[in-house]
Amino acid sequence: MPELPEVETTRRGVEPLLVGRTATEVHVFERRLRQPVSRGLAKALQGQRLMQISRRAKYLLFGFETGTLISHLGMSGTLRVVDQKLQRQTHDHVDITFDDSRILRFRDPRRFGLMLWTANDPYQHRLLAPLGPEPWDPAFSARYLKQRAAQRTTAIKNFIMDAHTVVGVGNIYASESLHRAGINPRRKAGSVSLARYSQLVVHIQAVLEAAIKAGGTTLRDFVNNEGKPGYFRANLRVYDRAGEPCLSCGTAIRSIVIGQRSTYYCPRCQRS
DNA sequence: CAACGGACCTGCCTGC
DNA sequence: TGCAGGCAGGTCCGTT
Repeated sequence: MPELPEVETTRRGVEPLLVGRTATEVHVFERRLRQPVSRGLAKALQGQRLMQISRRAKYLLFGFETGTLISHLGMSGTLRVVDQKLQRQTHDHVDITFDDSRILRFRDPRRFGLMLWTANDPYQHRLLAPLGPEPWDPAFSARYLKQRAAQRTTAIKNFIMDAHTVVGVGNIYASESLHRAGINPRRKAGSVSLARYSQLVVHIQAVLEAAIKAGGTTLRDFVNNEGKPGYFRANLRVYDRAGEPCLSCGTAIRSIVIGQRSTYYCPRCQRS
């Protein structure tokens, strides 16, 4: 489900409801996520005040007094703040109750998500430490991309979806930003010019910003903290639009597979 | 190293 | 109606 805009939408939704509150109870109903939820999670959280909620890549970091809850939504995860009365449903795996009796509820049918506790600097965690820059980090520049792509033969789409290159660009926004930048998704990363990388940087930032403003993209099951979908789907120019006309030139949008993922592009606007 | 395929899971849709 | 097959917004790991 979630790429950066959906994760950021979730962060902005839960933050005002939870920061400053103290966790009173933790219930883990299903430990088998991408990594098993540690048995000590409840004990670690209980009685602790939530200081801040930040985001790094697609991870949400819940900063408590003595450590951090690192969570990831995987492909199908959602986090919602719900009333105690709202009944638990299938695939609701973790409930964290706060001192106003509201509950932060983690739901994830496919269980590719994560809920990890660390008492150390979360940025040093083995899953976060190797990540590339955020899209708005000044370090994420055309020169950086050009240099990093040198000699690389992988498709540009794979290259920008690699979280070691830049974080937050998933399957939807990879296709969308390449279309906006006029780059063919199959082009070898090492053969993209500096000028085109400049365009790509601009468009990755722009499309992610616009998607955050719209509350993310809902294709199937993404819902925000209030259970509502995101509205960016209406602004997608190529993703999931195979056979439909390109909004720039009218040519039929094409669907191909790159790196085992569906990829959408306009054969005319993205010739090179 | 880089590239690639497979693995992890459930649900939903299509077509026979 | 039932069932098989394919597909889904992510990421890690092993092999070449």
